[in-house]
Amino acid sequence: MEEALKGNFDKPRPRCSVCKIRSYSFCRCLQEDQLKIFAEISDEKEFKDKQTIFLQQENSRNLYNITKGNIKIYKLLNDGRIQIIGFLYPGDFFGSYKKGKYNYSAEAIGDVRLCVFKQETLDNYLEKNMNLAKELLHMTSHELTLAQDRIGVLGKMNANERVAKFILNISEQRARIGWQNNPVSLPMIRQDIADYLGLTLETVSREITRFKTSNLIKVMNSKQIFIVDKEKLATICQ
Amino acid sequence: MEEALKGNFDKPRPRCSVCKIRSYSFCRCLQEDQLKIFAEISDEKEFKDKQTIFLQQENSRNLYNITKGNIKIYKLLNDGRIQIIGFLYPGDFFGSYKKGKYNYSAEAIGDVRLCVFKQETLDNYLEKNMNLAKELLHMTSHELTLAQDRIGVLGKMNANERVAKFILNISEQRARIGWQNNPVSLPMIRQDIADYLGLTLETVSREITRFKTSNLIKVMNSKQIFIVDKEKLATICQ
DNA sequence: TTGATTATTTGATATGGATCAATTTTAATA
DNA sequence: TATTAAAATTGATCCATATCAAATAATCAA
Repeated sequence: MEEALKGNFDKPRPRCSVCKIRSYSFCRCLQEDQLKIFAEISDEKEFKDKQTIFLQQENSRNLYNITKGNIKIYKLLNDGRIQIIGFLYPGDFFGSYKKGKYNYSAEAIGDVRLCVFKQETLDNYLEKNMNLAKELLHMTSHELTLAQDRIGVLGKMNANERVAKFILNISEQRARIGWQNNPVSLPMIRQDIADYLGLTLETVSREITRFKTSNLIKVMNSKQIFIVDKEKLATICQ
Repeated sequence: MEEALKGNFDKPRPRCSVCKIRSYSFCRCLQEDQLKIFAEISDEKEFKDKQTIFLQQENSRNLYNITKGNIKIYKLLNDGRIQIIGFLYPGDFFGSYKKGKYNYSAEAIGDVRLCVFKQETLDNYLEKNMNLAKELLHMTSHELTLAQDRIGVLGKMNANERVAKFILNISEQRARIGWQNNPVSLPMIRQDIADYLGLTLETVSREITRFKTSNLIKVMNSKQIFIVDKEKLATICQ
């Protein structure tokens, strides 16, 4: 209705045309005239804090693109141990573009808005648009390098280095999408950070305290970290 | 020359047409007539045990496809710590299809034969062949799920589980490409297994001994493991 | 074949981070 | 605003795996 008030009576712009995060997303390669179609082959859906988007054992049907908020993707071992594979932010995509089972579960952290693509629909569109196929390939490849970086962190780094790396990474991510990156806001709780870094929440808390007492960071509140000495933090984790 | 003896005087079949591992590789989607071109846009290259294929800090120019032997890709921290990201086998590809730096170093384990693709050449060919682009996308996506599985292993599993998982994984991989998978041959040394699993070589050795004494495996020799009780081994790692 | 090098196993000890437990802080709800 | 629940911090202790060290086994080169 705001659109109408601005005078756009006859032609409301398609959702994708007014999307704020498109330039960070795989759909950034689309031309203005393609956006209309793209808006039609996808649905927008909202989720609330802690709501499950899908579970690992479900048949994979959709690919999702985050337009607002944060989500976590995680794996559960059968004895209840949890490993958070990644925290995802606006512009990131997740789910699967091939039939089968999802490789992880996905859950909202805070309020979230997602674009939902049905696999077949997206696949058909991909067939007609090499640019989009390539963009997806490049972004998937980028995801792979991030996952490989995480293998390095989990395989060889100690608690101190892991937490330092985490704080820097999340700050970098914020900068990349043009958000305030210092102080950096941590949308997730300590337990989630621990499950992400392969540590316990106690260890994460202790390491943050260590950084605080050695004046590398300031803890404004538990979810708001001000980076005082980025250089030193960076040398800790190489 | 064997070709000639068989009577193919005028038309030696292109390298790709006689490739033994094509059905496990991303080029499996190519038609017979496309293989000739594909053989022309790639080079075959050989490497010897412990030879470096490329280093992490180098400018990335090539994508590689393994046609024979094993390679390891690894990351080095600046204090000399090493993390092996993956062991790759015939049919696997590695390197990069975009300009920048490689994300890891790559080294031959034993004698290796590789197909080398220059980025621009492959990219140009991709442009004309949607099938290949999609196949690359799907295989990259598969690599990503494997990397995410490894994040789960390194983040949450103990030494016992990691080694069990390793033995099973390598056995599965052998089965997939139609090789003998029991006893399974381990081309890499204990130190490499340790650097792959985020453990020390002593711990790896001890866990293998534990599996041996509890009759889950038989160690024919240090590089040849016979799996006695696959079921039990599987229950250990979930 | 033999000595030298490299890889593997096994043992003894140390330690980083887990676990268990209590307290404090923050957020949610009546 | 008070009450309860959830999250985070801090402390004490324990244990799985690292580290250090030595012995054995396998591989390589002369």
